[in-house]
Amino acid sequence: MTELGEAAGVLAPPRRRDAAATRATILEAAKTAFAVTGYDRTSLRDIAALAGSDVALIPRYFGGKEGLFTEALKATIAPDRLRDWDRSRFSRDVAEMMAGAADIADPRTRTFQFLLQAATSPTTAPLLGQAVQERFLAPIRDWLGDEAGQERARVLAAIYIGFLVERLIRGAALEGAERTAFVERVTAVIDGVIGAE
Amino acid sequence: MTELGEAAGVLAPPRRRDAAATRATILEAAKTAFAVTGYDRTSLRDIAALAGSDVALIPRYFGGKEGLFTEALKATIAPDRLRDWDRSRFSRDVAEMMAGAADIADPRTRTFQFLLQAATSPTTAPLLGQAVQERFLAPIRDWLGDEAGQERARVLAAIYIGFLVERLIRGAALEGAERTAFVERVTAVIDGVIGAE
DNA sequence: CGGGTAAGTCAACATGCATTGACATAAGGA
DNA sequence: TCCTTATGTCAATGCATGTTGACTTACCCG
Repeated sequence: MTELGEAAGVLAPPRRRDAAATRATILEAAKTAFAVTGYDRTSLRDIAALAGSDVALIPRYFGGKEGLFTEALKATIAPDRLRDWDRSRFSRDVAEMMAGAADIADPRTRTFQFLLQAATSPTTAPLLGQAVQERFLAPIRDWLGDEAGQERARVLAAIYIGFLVERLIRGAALEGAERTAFVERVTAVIDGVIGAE
Repeated sequence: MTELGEAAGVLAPPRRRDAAATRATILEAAKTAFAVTGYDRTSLRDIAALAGSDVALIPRYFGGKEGLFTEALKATIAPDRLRDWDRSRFSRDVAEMMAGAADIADPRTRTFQFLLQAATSPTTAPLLGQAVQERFLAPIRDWLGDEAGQERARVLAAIYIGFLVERLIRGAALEGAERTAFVERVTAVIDGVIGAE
């Protein structure tokens, strides 16, 4: 795997012979590798090299490649809390972000790619759906306010995802007049959903 | 591969020893298989079995697995013309569809899964982006009218994609009050973009 | 009708993969 | 310090895959 670079053991903490630490290191490496290369194109050897560990530890600690993947998926889905977004700025911030280019170095981009990969697999899609419900839709609904229905969070999430995908396949950032028009329209669409004025 | 069933040679036409026909059959099988299982999880033996052909023909006819994939991708992207959608009904039709369940038997669902798979791969994403521009954004822009900017088509496409993904990870159809509210809101959002009243 | 060529079949190969088990070694308490 | 156990290392195995080449056979033109 050239896409992850050849750096090995970057994530490894100084302590040696610590099972919990190496486990965590491997899991972190797996999250990155799976996000960039996807499940099948990522070999356990790649992950082990990135983590600076040995391949044989992975089947032992995670029960196999699939176990590692599902655990990485769960760990990825659980965010470090939704940011306290300013409601009046939220839509414009999102619109500006979507008008830019997808940065593969941004861990959020990798996370999203990871989740999108999971969405396309029939086996992981249900797991993802349940997790999205718990960790994503519920917080958004709370953020939107008690009067908001489940459907409102759903619509917002869908639109958000759609723009992320569009940015992904677009590749480059928007420029000039198209950018300003795009930002305006995206802002309007999101405001229409979250009910800001 | 169990997911595609064990039926072999279903797509095969009666004529034998016809290179063009077998090539087309293999390509059709590849489009299906790639959409359902993704690039890596689909083996050439699976495709050959589905097409009722021999594995060795694929490297010979398509130059390898990658060649087959890109050709299947191009063939998938090119639709048999956009339908002449009724502008006044478009948003509601889409909303109703999105509220339903994703049907894997529907070839459009498979096509979308295929494209989504392609979007997550760094190698195929640019190819997909260019194709989406030509075959998708341009027609939508024409449909929206000359006064509409490129960004309007882009936003519509993004929202459309987002709802498709949401439906995919949701799995089941929406029911009851949430469904009606969802349909209403989706209709409003789309109308806001396409400018219908 | 017969031969030449295209089309299909089959077996084999090289490769990369996940996984397993045996072995070495560091860590920490008695 | 020594012994036990957890932890890391290494080599080997079995399997599935893409690809190649040699072989067989159907088709078609003369």
